[in-house]
Amino acid sequence: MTYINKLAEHVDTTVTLKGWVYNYRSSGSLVFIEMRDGTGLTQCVVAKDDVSEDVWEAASSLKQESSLEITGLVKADERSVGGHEIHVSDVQVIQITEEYPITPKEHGVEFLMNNRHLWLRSQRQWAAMRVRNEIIFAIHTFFQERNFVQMDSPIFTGNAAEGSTTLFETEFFEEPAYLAQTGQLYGEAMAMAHGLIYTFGPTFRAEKSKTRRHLSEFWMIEPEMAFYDLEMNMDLAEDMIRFIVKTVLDKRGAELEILGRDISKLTPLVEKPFIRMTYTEAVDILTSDATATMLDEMLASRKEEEKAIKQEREEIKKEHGSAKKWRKNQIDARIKEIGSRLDQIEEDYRNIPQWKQSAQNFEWGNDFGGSDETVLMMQYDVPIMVTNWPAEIKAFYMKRDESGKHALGVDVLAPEGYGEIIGGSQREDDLELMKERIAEEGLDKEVFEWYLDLRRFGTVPHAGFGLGLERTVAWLCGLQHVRETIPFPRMMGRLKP
RNA sequence: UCCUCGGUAGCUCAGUGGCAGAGCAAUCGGCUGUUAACCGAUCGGUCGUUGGUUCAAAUCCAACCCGGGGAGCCA
Repeated sequence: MTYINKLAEHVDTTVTLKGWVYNYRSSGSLVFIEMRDGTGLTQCVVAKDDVSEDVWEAASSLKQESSLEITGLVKADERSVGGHEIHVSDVQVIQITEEYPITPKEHGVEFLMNNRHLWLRSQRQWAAMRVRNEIIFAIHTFFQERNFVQMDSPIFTGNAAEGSTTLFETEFFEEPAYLAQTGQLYGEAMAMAHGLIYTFGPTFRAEKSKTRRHLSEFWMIEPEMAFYDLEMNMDLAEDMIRFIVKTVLDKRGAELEILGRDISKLTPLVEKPFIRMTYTEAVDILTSDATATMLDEMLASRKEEEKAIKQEREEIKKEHGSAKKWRKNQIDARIKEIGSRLDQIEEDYRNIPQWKQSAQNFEWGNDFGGSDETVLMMQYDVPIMVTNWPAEIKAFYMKRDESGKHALGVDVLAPEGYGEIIGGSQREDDLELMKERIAEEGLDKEVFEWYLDLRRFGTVPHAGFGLGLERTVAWLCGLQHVRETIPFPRMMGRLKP
């Protein structure tokens, strides 16, 4: 048995492949089987004259996603997907499928999500999962090579650390329990035992968010480092992202191509340093005239684009009546494309003025909204790291600077509008300040006694951050929505399959 | 919770007050180089649900249900 991704090693020899029919075309006495085996796609050609009657019968009976074994001669062939073609001598059918719901044509989001268990077989989904796997492996490699110890934080937690509205409540032997939305506090305890640690696990948030950036269940990587300050924390985060991007570019070029990812958007990250700015500097940029001008220009260019594609649509509609079938298909596809782009432009018309208003009127001390982040990000081609946030809007565990006004936190925003992929900070390491902070926030002191012990017994400066895996995958793959970055997404209104 | 768009054949959609439509899928037939193959035929409907307006409702009105996108919140 041979795998499709190893065909190059078997040119001009006979191999047996096991897999599924991805697509199927036939003409009189030729059958073309596009076959997938999990490692890739290849085209198998069955010629009526070259095979027995039984084999021809079997080949003719195939349908999309039928499972089979194929034996044939491997030939290099430009015409075939993947560059190799199998000249078939034998076909063993394992199962002829019933009507497969996902056709090679277009489908809607709801239908595809209802069939997620099958959708995973499709090319783009396959490619995205391969990239996800590469990113996971790269993250482990990055930390393991730096002597970090991977440790696991609990998923059941007994207390609501960051406000219970975003927690899923469950039952733990007749006691209320919550699904963890972060492992950070436990990470700090583990870092005091091992120095450098990272967690890699699922987290749960009950936020009623229905956006392209949110999942109810997502995977987070949370390194925590003893004797690290904010600066070292940022250096580590930057090195890690660069390592991930470089690894994906090196090893998953083929998958990025299937996904239609514009690689030129990723290559700058390998060389260029990330942008670092304080919150105050970010606010200055948001409220600047340059930002206002940029948004005005953006609006103007949308208007021009709208005019141009509307005109194109009129022209090809006229052509439609007299066009040949293949051209009609092409025109229909283009009209659909234009339609959805026009919807997007329509949305931009509503959004851009709001973005401008939000940016121009931004007041120091507020947290950035989604649009403010977008406006900030669109000005750079590398991630930006925003530090020194107003203490009031950041979590109680973050250390403050000498003035006491700023929290030593950092948010890393990915380019191209992919948003916050990392949130991190230097942690408060002083027992008394931490007690004050807990009291200020009105948190239950009892619950945090063990956490305060970390400050009682050998406290040291330390820092860490959390990376959202799915947002990172979405960004590197250029996907519109995080639901395509995890095999079985869990989100509001989606618990099946 | 709020704003916004949508729900018509298995799928993607057109139809906006007067006989329920197309492409794909499925079924049958044709074709020796197909690439979302192509050509011919057949099959396929509780127009999201309930109520209202009307001679007549997929189409207009109301409420509800479900989904997409966004706000808030966040990774």
